Amino acid sequence: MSAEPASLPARPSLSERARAPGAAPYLDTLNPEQRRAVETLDGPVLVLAGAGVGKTRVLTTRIAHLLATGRARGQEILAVTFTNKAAREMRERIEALTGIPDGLPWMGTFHSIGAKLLRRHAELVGLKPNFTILDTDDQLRLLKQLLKAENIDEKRWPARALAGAIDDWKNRGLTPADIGAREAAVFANGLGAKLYKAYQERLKTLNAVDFGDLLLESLRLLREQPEVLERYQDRFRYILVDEYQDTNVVQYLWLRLIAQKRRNLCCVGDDDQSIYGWRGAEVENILGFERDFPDATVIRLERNYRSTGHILGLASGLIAHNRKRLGKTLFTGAAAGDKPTVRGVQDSHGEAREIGDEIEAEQSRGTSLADIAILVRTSAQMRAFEERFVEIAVPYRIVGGPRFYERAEIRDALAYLRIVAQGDDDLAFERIYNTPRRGLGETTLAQLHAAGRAANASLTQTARTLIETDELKPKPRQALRDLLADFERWRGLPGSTEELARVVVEESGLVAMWKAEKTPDADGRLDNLKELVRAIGEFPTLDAFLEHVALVAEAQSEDSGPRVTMMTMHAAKGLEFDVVFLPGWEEGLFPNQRALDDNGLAGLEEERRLAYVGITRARRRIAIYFASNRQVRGLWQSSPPSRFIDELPEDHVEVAEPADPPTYGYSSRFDDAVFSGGRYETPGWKRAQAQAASPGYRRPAPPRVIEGRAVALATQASLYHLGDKVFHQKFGPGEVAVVDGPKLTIDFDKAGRKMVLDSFVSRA
DNA sequence: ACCCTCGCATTTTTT
DNA sequence: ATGCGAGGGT
Repeated sequence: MSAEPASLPARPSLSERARAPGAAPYLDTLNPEQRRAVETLDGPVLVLAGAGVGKTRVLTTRIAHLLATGRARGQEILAVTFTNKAAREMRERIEALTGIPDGLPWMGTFHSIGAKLLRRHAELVGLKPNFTILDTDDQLRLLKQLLKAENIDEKRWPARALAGAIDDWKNRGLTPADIGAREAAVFANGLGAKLYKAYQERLKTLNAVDFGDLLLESLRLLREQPEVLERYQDRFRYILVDEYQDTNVVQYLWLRLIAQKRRNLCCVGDDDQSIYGWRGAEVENILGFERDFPDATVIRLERNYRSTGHILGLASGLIAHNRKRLGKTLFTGAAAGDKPTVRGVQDSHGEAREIGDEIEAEQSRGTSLADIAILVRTSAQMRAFEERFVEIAVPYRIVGGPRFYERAEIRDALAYLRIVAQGDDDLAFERIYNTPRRGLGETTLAQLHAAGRAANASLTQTARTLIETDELKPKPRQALRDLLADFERWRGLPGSTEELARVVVEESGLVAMWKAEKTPDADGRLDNLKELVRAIGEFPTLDAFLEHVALVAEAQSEDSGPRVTMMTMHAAKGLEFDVVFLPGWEEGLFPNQRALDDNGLAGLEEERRLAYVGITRARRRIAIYFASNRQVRGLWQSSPPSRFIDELPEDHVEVAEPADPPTYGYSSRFDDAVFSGGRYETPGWKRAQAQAASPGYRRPAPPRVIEGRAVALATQASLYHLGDKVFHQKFGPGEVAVVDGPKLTIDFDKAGRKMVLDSFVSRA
């Protein structure tokens, strides 16, 4: 989702203006293609929207137009996105356009709309309306139980693999009955189908669904209940789909079914940005749109408003190497700008040093850190940058790490809340019945399971009965009794959701547990619990909050000054930055060897699209790096530059002066495999050699004064003094040894002497 | 029941 | 390098 300004007048309201003959001023600011995409309302429409062409603007204006012209009311429009972020952004922009809050009840992610359908018609698919939505963790725990029950060696057939297979089947619209012998064979010598079936049955008894079910079960609902299907076919006069290239088979079938009757389906997407094939997305859906809808209107948006000419040229030249594409050529009226650079470096540390220096240079030129991003292929690459940035005190943030609601401490607290909301949530019970430690172990749980199965009752129900008997030893019996009493008490608690959450995290012992913990991250975890309590206060009921958590799972965003953004290229889709650094362009890493091994040419093309996504994130500057040596899994590896570097169009790149010249020839397991494979002759290789041979570099003068800000900070009295005891998230406790404005040199108890920025530490 | 040590795998990730 | 899970010892 790009961030073109929504330059739209606030009043009079849209509908008022539309009522005046010929008045639709919101159309005037669109270019001709955008306008066509907005105004072609009837029948199937495919909008091929390249990077930075104003896609979100087209979608939101189209919806506003539908409303303004009276073609549809808000509740008659179905608008689906992939991420909550995209849905939120669209909702906000439409509200700004129309002035109507909450006007689009059916705008949301595929999953949230699936959940809404299922809750409405739960009984028709064998669920109760208050079903639980399981996350990956619960799912794995459940599968492990099933594997154990079948006596399957979890070493050989890990639960993760089964989860993957089931997810894959669900993405492809296959129910257990659809799994033939060949498919079933992918797991545990053909037991796959049987396990899938058992899993689905378990889910039903738990009154639970997983993410895949939100789609697959709602598809089943529509298929098996003609009246329900017809109702929604009639209701949704207009359907819009964002990121169509990312749809999988179920989503495709689901859309086709709902859209079949009125046929007013508008899909927006970009085949060149399809980077989620590995999780079930079918580029075929977008490639075959015209085959599926022969009367479709296809509109190409190719005018780019984001990047300079050279950046677009670079991206276009690279993506042209893909064979399977619909074909689109982005152009811009903007200046050519600076040529993107390619630079070879010695290793990942050199790379981090270079980029760190470049960031400081950008900063001294007035670029805000918030406008700078480092986009990597794999998360592991981020570590080197983190270390360097901590050293040189460049503030950074990592997008997409472990998400807030997936952190262990949060999931524990949530499990308690889930049991309060729904006493029969066995998976939640299993998670926390001995967290914090209360002397309940495997033995007790096994007893509960056995008795529960016999009585066909949930674990808490069973526990309630069992503590009245003498089956259990006195200690676990009392522990269990106390736990159940807690559940009861919390359930009866008057007051706000926030108050409830506060009591639960306190009385469950979770807070005490982390307070007692001595690890450096314990403090952060306590903060997270506080944040959870705060977050829950924004919801009227516990149920509403839990639904939000299951479906939205968004991280908290607290702003604390501009920071460099670090993330994977996958996570960067839809974002834009002035300056983008693209490190790690080496064979094996990018294109990733695994993608190549698993998916051959298709895998290579997807990697190339990923490169395209990475490049097109930049507004004015791109810098690509490749390192000749990199530590991969504890081992040093030497790889040649990425083939993508050789594919870059010469006119739009500049080979940067070697700062930390790459040297090859490290012995590595790739020596024979790759280096004798003929790649010595490629231009990229020669480039690398040329750099290696060129005279040593002058290190860019260390960027000193950072325009006013650093000066101001430096003269300001520091928050810390010599000898202060401080605490750092990463390094733990330490003592201040040198104070230099905001930069502190600290002797850490564990990590030794490091220079860090004062905003990264707190008083110990 | 809890703690410790050894072995093994390790792309990308949303919902 | 690193972290998670299984298995053995206390």
